[in-house]
Formats: sequence, C-alpha cells, structure tokens
Amino acid sequence: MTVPKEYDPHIIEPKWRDSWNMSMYHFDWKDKSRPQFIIDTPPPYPTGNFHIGNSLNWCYIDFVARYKRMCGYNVMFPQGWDCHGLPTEVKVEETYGITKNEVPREEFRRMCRELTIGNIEKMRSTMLNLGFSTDWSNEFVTMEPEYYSKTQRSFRKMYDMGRLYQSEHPVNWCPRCETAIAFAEVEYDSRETMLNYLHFGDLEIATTRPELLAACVAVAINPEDERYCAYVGSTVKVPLFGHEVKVIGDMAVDPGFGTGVVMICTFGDKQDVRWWVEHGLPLRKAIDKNGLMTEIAGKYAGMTIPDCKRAIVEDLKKEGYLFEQKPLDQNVGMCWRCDTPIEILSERQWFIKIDTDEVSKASNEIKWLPEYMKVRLDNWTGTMEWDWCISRQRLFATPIPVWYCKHCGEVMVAKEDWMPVDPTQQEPPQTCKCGSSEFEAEEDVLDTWMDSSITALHVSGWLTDHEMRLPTQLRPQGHDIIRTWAFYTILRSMAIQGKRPWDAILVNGMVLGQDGHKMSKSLGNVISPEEVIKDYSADAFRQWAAIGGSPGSDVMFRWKDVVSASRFFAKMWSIYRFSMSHLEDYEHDDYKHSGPDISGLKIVDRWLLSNLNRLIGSVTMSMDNYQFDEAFKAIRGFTWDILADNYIELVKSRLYGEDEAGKNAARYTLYVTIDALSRLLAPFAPFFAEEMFSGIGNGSVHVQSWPKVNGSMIDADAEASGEFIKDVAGSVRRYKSDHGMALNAPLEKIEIYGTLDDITDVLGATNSPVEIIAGEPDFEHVPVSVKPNMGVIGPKFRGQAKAIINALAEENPKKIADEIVNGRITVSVNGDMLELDPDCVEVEKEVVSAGRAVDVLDINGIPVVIVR
RNA sequence: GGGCCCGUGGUCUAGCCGGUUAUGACAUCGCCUUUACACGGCGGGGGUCAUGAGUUCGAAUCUCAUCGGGCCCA
Repeated sequence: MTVPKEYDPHIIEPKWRDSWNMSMYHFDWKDKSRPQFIIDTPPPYPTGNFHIGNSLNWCYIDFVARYKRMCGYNVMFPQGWDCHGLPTEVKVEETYGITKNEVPREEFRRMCRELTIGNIEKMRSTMLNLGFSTDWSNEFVTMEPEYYSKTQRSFRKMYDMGRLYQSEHPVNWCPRCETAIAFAEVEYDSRETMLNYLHFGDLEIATTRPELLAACVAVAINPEDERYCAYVGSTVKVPLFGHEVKVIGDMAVDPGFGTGVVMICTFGDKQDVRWWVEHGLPLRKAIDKNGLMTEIAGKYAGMTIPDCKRAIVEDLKKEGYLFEQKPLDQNVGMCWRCDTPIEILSERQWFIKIDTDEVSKASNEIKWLPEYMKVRLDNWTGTMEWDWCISRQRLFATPIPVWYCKHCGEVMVAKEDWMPVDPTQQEPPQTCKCGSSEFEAEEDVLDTWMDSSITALHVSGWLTDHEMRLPTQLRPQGHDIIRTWAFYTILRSMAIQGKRPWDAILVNGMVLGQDGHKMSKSLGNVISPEEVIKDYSADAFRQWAAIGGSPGSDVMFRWKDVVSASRFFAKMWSIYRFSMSHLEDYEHDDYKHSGPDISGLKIVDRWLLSNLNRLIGSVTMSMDNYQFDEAFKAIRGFTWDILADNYIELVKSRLYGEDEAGKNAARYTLYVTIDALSRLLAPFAPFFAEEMFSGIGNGSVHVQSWPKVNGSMIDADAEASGEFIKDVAGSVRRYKSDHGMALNAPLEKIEIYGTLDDITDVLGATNSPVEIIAGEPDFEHVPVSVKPNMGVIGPKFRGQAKAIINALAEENPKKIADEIVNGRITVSVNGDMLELDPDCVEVEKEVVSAGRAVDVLDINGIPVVIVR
C-alpha cells in the first residue's frame, strides 16, 4: 500500500463524507441488549448559519456520541430545529417588504415556513461538513404538524392537570414586537435617565417615569420615616391629572432614595406590581399594546412613550411642579430580541404554574457538568415571583388550541385527538356545553419555549408507538440558556412525566473571538466554521474544539490552534506512512489468532505497549468525565513524544535490519499502536481516523469497539528499562549534537555500568558498540549534597520536619551516603539522635573521572561512559 | 446590591480534596537536512503562580481581605 506523502484533508474529508452510510449512526428502538444513550440535542434556531458557537457545542456532542457508540451503547444523537419565533417573522417582513398584518395569516405563516426550510438546508450542510454523526432518522422540526401537535397535546395535558390557567395579570410587554414576553426574555442594560423631583400635593416625590403620572394609583412612604409617617392614610392630588390617590406605608420604600416618597403606577416596574398586589390598588392603564398613551392620559393620549415624557416634563415645569432633575444610572429591562425597553402591561394571558420545588428536586438528581453551573439554575428558581407567561401575540408559532364560546364565554380547549389544530382555521368538532356552535378562535400563539421544552420527551419516544425512554442520558447546552431551556425542560418533564429529563447536563461555554471578546458582527471578529474547513480541515476545527478549553469554560477561537492541529495531523500522517511502509506484507492475523508472543517483544516494544495501555486507560477516564481536552492532549503527547520522537527512532535499526524476530516484534507493536490510535482518534477526527483505519482494518472505524486496557501489558519494569534506553539514546544523541558530530556517526564504544538484558535498540539507536559492565566504573561518585525528600519527611515528622531539614543540611553528604548503604541514617536534631529511613533523602553525586580519555554521561544515576 | 467563575513566563493554558525541579502549546533564540515528517528534530532563555495577611513543618493549591477581569441576576 502506498501512502501519499502529504495528508490532504480537502480530498479525504469529502471522500468519506460522501461515502459514509449514515445509517450506522441510527438509534435502534427495538434493541434492549445494549444500554441506551440518548442525547437531548439542542434544536438550533434555523437562521441559515450554523455558527461557531453551535459548532463547539456540537463537537462536544459528537465526541460523546461517537465514544459511547464505540463503547457499546445504543446511541441516539438526534437533530431538531426550533423553527418558530420572531426573528423569522422579522426576516420575512424584511425580505418581502411587508408587515405581518398586510397579508393573510396563513400566507404569512407559509412564507416563514419556506424561509425556514431553506435555512435548515444550509445548516445541515455545514453539519455534514463538520463530520457529525447525527442520527438523521431522529430529526425533528418544531414547525411540522408531527411535532407541534405534541406541543399542543402537552398544553392539553397540563391544562387537565390544572397547571395551566388564563388570567389578566401584569406581563412584560415589548411594544415593538407587540407581544408579551417571559422574564427569561428580558435583558437588562444600564442607561442614564433623569430622576424628576415633583411637588405632589403636600409631598415631594422623585420619579424616573413622569409619563406614568396618569397611571399613578398611590403614593408610598416608609412607615418608619418620621418625615412622612403622619401622611399615611391621607390622600394627595396627582399633578396635571388631578385624581386623588392614597398615601400608603410600606417597608420596601427606601427613605434614602430620592425624596423618600415614591409614586406607584400600574405599572412602572416589577416593584409596582408587588405593591399593587399587596395593597389591593386599582388598575389604571396608561400605555396600550402598541406603546402609545391611552385615553386616561388625557391630552397626551396617542403619544409615544418618549414623546409623552417630553411633553409632561415640559408641562410640569410650566406649572411649577417640577423643581429638580438629577441624572441617574438605571438598569432598564429590554426585549432580548430587539432591545426595546419593555413595559409592564396588564393583559389577559395564558400562564403555566411554576413549581420551583419540583424543579429543584429534579435538578438535584441531575449530574451537572461542570458542577458549579447548577448554582445558576438554583439562583434562578430561588428568585421566581411570577408564573410563566406562555401566550404570545405573534403568528409564526404553535397555535394555542383554544376557542371561546360566543354565547356563554366558556373556554373550549381542543382534545388531544383533534390535534394538530389551528383554531383560527378550524372549528371545534363539537358544540359548547351551552349548545352553541359559534366560537371565537384564540388568536394568540405559544411561546417557542413551549415547543423546545418538550425535546427530551420527544426524543424519548413520547406519544409514539415506541417504548418511553425517559430519562435521556445527556443534555448538552450553553450556559446562556440555563434559566430558559434547561429550566423549562425540567419543569415540563416533571409535570408531564414525573421524571427528570436527563441523567446529566453538560454545559458548554461561549466562543470568543481572537481578541477575547464575544464574537459579534459589529466587532468584526466573527469566524465561520466553513472558513476553517476551507482553509484547514474539519478535523482541525474539531481538534480546536477538543483542546481549546475544558467544557464549561469560554473558549477563544485562535487560528494558531487550528494550525497546530493541522500540524498534528501532518505528524500523525507521517507516522502512519512510515508504519505502513513496514507493514506491507505483515500478517497481523497471526497475532490476532494466537495473541502476541510477549517473549518475542523487545524491551522497547514492551515499553511502548505499556505506555499505550496507560494512554488507553487515561483517555477512557477523561472521556467518561467529558474532559475532551485532557483526552486529546494525552493522545497528542503519546503520539508525538513517545511514539514519534522516541519509539520510532529506537526501532528503525530493527525495522531496516535483517533479524526477522526483532523486525516482527517492532511491526507487531506498530500495528497494534496504529490500530489503537485510529480508534482513540475516531471520536475527535472522524475523517482522519477513518482514513488511517482503512489501511489496516476492515469496515469503518466508527463501528469498531473502543480499545480496552490490556492490564497484562502494563509493566513497570519494562517501562523503567525502556525509559532508560530512551534516555541513553537521547543523551548520546545530545552528546553527538553538542560535539558537532553527525547523529549517525559511530562512537568507538559505549559502556553502561548497570543491568540491561537487551541492548539491541541501544546499538541501533547509537550506531555504536555497547558494552554492559557489571560493577563500578574506575571513577568515583562523590556525594556533593543531600536533598531532603519532603514528601516523606513532612507527613512522618510533622512539626519536626523543619529541624530535620536543617540538620540534614549540616551533615556531611559523604557520611549520609555511607549510612544509606547500611540502611539507616542518623542525624542529630536539637541534640537528639534521630534515625531516618533512606527514602527520606536523595543524595546528589558528582562523577569524578579517573584519568581516562572519556566522557561520562549520568543517566538517572547510572554512569554511561563514552569512548571516542 | 447579591450570586457564580477566573487572575500561572510575551500570549493562551494544565496543575488547584497541600508534599520532587510548576505542565503544555504558540512565540522567541541557538544548533542539525538523520533512509516517516523542516508542517521536522535536539537544545536554550524566559514565571516573586494578581496583591496582602492567615492556617501549616510545608501553599499555585486551603481561609480571609484587597485589586482586576468575565458572566448571571436584582
């Protein structure tokens, strides 16, 4: 087999991508013999761009999926698409130059669908290029009836459980998107606003929202504030509007803020809502759904909020109410989609009751990776005040399956067997209790988190003929959506099935640009995975993902990491090419059937195989702990430092030599190592590993088993001897280098004063005669210093340790060295004689040559004499 | 204001339930074309492990404080 000199990923990667039979990654619903490993893959929003952040997360998922499959699990790595939502609506409006109200509802939804289908296609292509082992037989698309009927059925089920209700309640409202949004969708940003001081009846208040004067329903003071406590119970007149409001006392009022008097409006902020509820205040709606002032704002009616604010401030000044203005830094809640400041409006909405105890209980059963991410969920659940508002006033989303009877107003929630259903297009198939068959459709739609919070249920086979497989094994996701997707999924899984959705959650970090900042178009630091594939390779990108940082931490994208990844593949390829040139006519089946003849292996072979088995052990452990960076670094270290830089150099003479037994031992070792490495690399570099494995094995590497540690090959003696040979070869190489000699130049003789059974590879590697000599050489080792071994002395002598160290420093090294030979060291500590074990110290010796024309190398205390 | 994470050579990073000379990558400098690889090999320089205090025989590692950075929330 001829292996090309250079590895060209632009040929190899498309070759495998196009020839792989993806059915090898399918989950087997019927198989009960293998343990299941179901991944609750995040369904990305189909923007048409599978970006680098997605890619990092998917690399992690793919590492796990491929690893678990090789370990014998029945793995499901499904792929979903979370289609519904505002961005698509906005994009459609932009693309066609329309607004959603200008075309029929169904037409608008069709446009959204089409855009989404095209976007999914683009993202799928990137995913295939990145080599993900997606199970496409378990793909789901939330806008398809098959999926959203499940969303609707979940609505019905939770309605029947009494966990869903409709109510007029204050909600966060985005005036631009004209929809209610959940708290999870509110982002905060600090902005400078003006704090306005107003004469307010006999009182003085400070407010940042003078435009809400029309909505003022009370004035509050702290009852312990002596300046104002007498006013509690009285009424004051609202400036400009003239209506009378009560003065109430509430401990939540901060006497130190502003004047210590605050006006309560319906609603300026969340605190207003709390007061409104606690004190049973009336409701005055001054802002409508479009963000315009209502009738109660009198002459300001119809104005936008900022216009109204300006006009009212102007009038307050004119009328002499406003006596001071101070700038104030304030955190403003904004819509996460469009950054418009949100308002709190009271509207009739659908809500899901939140049971935080239930969520906490499930969260405690789930293994969080990294563990500290759990705190984020706990903090969120601990501060929830309102239920989850699930209705939205948009179009492209799952319809709320509800009608209202026109006669008696009764709510008719669709039955499960009517679903999927769009109440705006269909009439209920039965009449109302009151006998009427005239209904009004619910036009609101569901929050998209209602779709995506049942992914775990969906992939587990919920509402199908398959056996239910909940809990799934792994939820991989970003830390930015812990309070949304993770929270809602747990809530829904517990409510509907009474089970935790997953055994473990693996939280990935965000990808930062080369400059250390979050990737964003405005900073111009965005890199697409397709770019990386084009310039380097998918495997190199995947290696960056593996090695760039431990899961959970934010990872910087750096081109040089991709470059060094490509270099590793170049190196590995070169090793592979070298190995294959020696394995051409090699019949590895002999070894396969009868097992390796260990006795035929040389020390260096056993040293390598011992290290290989240790590698397998450590990589397996890292993979089990989702420590991909550790795993890959270990593979890289073994390959480069042990296999390439040392083993191959040491066995070259055997491989090119005449001794068949020695040659075969090296070939066997190379074969086993290449085989194991291709399997270890398979989860990380599926293309490269496949190419490698195709040269030595049958079938795809991705259906092979994960290598197992062969304990009998782990041999500390072989490791020590092998290490020694490696060190001798290395030292001699360095010696030649230092003395300006060619590295293959022969030396007259090398004398090793120690024990070594097999000198074959030392001979080969040094290209010089080697003699093993028992006993001491004709030069002296002079002990020059004694180094205390703190790891032994510390725990043993505790408080005395320091005194012993000092005492040892005083002693004559020669005396200590002599005592070590006798097995007991005595040392005088503060006048007392103490006995120490020899392992308490290390004696450093200096070699003094006895007049021969030689150079002496000291290798781990063993003298090696070089005769030139 | 509260919570979480982090601060290690020029840059990024490992180590962090205390114990040899603090890991590796990139960068840098010197030497080397040796029959897998110059996208390579060998070697060198470069760190008060943010600062200060404490616990301890011993601290990058544990505790507290300070400073700085990031994230989540109010």
